[in-house]
Amino acid sequence: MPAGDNVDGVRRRNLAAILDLVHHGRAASRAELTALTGLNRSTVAALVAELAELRLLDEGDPVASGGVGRPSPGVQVNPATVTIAVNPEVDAVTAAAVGLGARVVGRIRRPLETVPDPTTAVDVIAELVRDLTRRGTRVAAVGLAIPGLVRATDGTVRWAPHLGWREVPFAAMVEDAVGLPAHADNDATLGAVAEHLFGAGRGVADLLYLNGGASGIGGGVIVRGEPLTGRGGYAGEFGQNRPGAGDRLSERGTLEDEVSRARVLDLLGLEQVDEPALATAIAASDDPRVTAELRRQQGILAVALGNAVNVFNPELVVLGGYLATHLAWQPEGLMAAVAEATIPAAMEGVSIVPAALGEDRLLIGAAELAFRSLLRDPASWRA
Amino acid sequence: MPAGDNVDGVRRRNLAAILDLVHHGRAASRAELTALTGLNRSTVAALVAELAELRLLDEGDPVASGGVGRPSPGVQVNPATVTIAVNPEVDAVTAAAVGLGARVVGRIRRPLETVPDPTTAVDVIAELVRDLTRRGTRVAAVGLAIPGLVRATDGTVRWAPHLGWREVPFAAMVEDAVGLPAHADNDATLGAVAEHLFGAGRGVADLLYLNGGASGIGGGVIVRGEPLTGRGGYAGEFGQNRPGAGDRLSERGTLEDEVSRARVLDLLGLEQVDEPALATAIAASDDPRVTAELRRQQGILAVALGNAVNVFNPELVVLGGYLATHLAWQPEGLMAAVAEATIPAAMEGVSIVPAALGEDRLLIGAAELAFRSLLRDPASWRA
DNA sequence: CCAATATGTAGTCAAGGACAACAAATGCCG
DNA sequence: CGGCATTTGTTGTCCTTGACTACATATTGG
Repeated sequence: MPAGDNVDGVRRRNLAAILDLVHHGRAASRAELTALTGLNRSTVAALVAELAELRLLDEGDPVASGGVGRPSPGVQVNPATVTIAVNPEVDAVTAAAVGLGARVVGRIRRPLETVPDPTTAVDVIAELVRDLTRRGTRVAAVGLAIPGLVRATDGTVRWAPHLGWREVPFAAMVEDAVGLPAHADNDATLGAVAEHLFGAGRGVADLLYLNGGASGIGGGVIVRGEPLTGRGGYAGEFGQNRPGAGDRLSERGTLEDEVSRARVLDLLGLEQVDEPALATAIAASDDPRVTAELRRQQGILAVALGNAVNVFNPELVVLGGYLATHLAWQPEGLMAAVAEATIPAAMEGVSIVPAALGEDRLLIGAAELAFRSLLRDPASWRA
Repeated sequence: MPAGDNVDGVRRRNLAAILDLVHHGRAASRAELTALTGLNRSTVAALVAELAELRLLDEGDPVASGGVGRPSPGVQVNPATVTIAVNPEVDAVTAAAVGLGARVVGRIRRPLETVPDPTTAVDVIAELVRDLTRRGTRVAAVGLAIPGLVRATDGTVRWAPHLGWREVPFAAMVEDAVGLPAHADNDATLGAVAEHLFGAGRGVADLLYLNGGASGIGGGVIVRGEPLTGRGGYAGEFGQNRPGAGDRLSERGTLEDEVSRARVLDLLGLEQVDEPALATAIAASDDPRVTAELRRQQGILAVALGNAVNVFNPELVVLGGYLATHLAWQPEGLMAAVAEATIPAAMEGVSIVPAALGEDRLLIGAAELAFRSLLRDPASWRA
């Protein structure tokens, strides 16, 4: 909180910068780190040595750079330090150990008979954390991707409609149960973080991410390379927005009511299919009602995205889940419809792309959340 | 651009932090600076001395703190360093010399016969800059608040509909004409910055600002204490958004088409009145058509604000110009309508308030833009 | 095999803030 | 009114950090 800075801060930031570069796959040798940081060779050597001592990085054999000159030692993340990432849902709890560099090393999906209450979820998570904690690895923290609104300050789940949770101090409960620091955030926000760092949005500082799931539409925004949280951490709730759409609106008129996967499934006579199957079914269908519904949804989605592009002027829009399926149906059509709903300057150079990360997306985002304090101040975590 | 940090950076940031605290009115003595920065007394003394030598701050007589102990010297901004802030409009060019601490010392409004083309505007600005440059003051830069879309990187006016400008390298033109660095940005964005730093949004890190002017509705967003720019600098264009509004929409359906000052003026039989007069006329009117139109507009504005609150989860919404008049008409009514259009968590603790700065708002914002590089690195500007 | 190039390594240096000690100025209280 | 506690300014010293220099080392290319 103090506005002043001191020399210790320089060290902390430089350690963090180097760890970050390796973690995010932007550097793989000391020489690359020297170039990217602008620091002196000798300084980089000392910093990498300190991070190696902290068991966060490993120095390995020289990597072939291709040019002349003495080869530089390779620098990799140390797999011994991990987080446990968890995604509780209505029908299952998924968890994994995730190392630096988004390495998902273990992955367990524990199906549930009934929608879990918070206590049950904590019990399952505690068990999964035990199963995932291997000898020789150090767990930095637990990250929780929650399908609902999460208060940023303390990880309280304010309202998770599909789980039926309200005002649950979930992060604190998990912390007590597993004896590790636990951090929680909204699943779509973490999805945006994951796509930004390791997926379709690598290197993009300003992007929008919208995901269509069974539970409606969630969103996350990256602003200047950081997730947009807002005051309480509830930012990015595009699903509840009401885009203007002429007379095509139903009674409620929110985006997730209108752009609804269930409506398309109904028309196709399907139930419980995954996205690839839905995409195939859409492509195979010649039912004009399906096309009409998709076109109707496209118009509404385009206005919602147009509104968002006008306001954020992002570089990239990433669509996941059902919305990625929608995009795949008519990529140019959606692009054109969004362009029509935006001011031209804000739309310049904007791409709309499907999410690149698959099932691990939320776990990678949750891991990033759990790694956050470590990444910001590697030296603070001497253990 | 390099990710690394060195000891020089510490000095630069500490100088910037101290200048910022005094500039933004958060500290007025060395002792306060010591407390707020967390730096050592001796360090603060040295930093303030350096800023005084750079003619950015002045050390004055001790200010009464009220408590025991040796009094601490007062620290004020040095009025010798100013920027020239300019706001070209369709019917006039307004300019002022603005010192640190948002001190508007001179203010000239030069009325125009016709809408100025870029060259004419530059000539007028060059003349105003000469008139405002007093002996003994140093002009750091020129800041331009433009009613239109401005590219952040180079200050090119991409499209200013009311001025009729398109693709005008305006900042560069002004730079050439006056021989000073010139920076340009969208007027509403700069209004948001001004309200954030010196107006209704002091101390608020996340806020939305929307302004209703003759030229439609402009907006700006502050995220984590910094203006949201997006990729090109075009963020904040709420006026072109299409909020969902049931069957109440006209053909185009953008916010600024629907929430239109002109419609209310028509119904009231007025032309060319300022906001206080309009507010009085609204309060005095008992025409049911006026009330109906205001209510219609309130509904649409509420959905637009609701959409924005869902996405940004701000701490504060600041309304200026015609939108402030609208707010004053029925503050609770608008608040309730917005609350209905948002998810409850995102709306928690959100206030909707009128803008606090008057006619100087854009000049203060433009001055902040012009001061920006100086505030970031005070020592770099040795002249 | 040698030159050119790039990088690692070790030692020295400069800059910046922390800290300690002392001086100075104020309020408080008897 | 005088002494004391409190707060802050001032000065000098110290520690940490990265920069820089010189030299060693490893690779490419002729």
